[in-house]
Amino acid sequence: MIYLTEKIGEEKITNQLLKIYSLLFEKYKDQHWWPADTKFEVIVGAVLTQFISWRNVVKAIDNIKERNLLDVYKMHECDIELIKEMIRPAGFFNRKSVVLKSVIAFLIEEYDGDIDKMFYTSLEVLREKLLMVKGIGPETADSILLYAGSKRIFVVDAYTIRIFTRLGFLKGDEKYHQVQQFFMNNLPTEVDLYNQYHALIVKLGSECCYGKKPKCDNCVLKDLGCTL
DNA sequence: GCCCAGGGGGCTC
DNA sequence: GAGCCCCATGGG
Repeated sequence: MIYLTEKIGEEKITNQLLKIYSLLFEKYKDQHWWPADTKFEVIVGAVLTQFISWRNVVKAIDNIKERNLLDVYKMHECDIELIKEMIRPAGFFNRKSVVLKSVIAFLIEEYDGDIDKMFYTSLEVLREKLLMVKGIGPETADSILLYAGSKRIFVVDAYTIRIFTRLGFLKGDEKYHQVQQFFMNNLPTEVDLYNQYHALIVKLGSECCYGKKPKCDNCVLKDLGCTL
């Protein structure tokens, strides 16, 4: 499952990935992810950002903060209709309100609402548990694990696949897990690197490789021969 | 109006 | 297991 890109040359995949990382970091700098004040906020944001621009998520989270409800137990007690109202800007509010309630119930039932306690659980076990919550898929689970729990897991999203397919590393039809393994097998196992790399990919994706028709006139990856 | 956004689940065949 | 469809708001 190695697709050595001809565009970059014959360097080892690891070096290629690190080179891309360097170019991205050089241009976009530290992204300071996840943009949140607390681990609970990371979890809420990870659910709300599903298939929605972060801009909309900020509005939803601000609504929750304004009412001083961004707290495990307060949200647990909160009427679901109020939750729907607050998260409305983030779209799919009927579903996401249920997902939030489910995650919070999971937190309380399994870990007494203590998020730090949750992260004492091993990565593999906790990942499986999170995936059992309806509405939590691989990307959401991994975002929570990496960005709230500082677990060593690489987050894959649509931009990751789109960009690295266009760069020639992927065919584009790989499963989430395969893409994740590609990065984890070829990158140093470092939480900070995983954190920053995904954030930079999202930055590049939302700024440059936007949509099906890329607009990459000033794309940093052109230095690599990328013809996105 | 159109396309797209830091996905996920359920259904069909 | 690969296709579809649905979810729903907001910015460009």
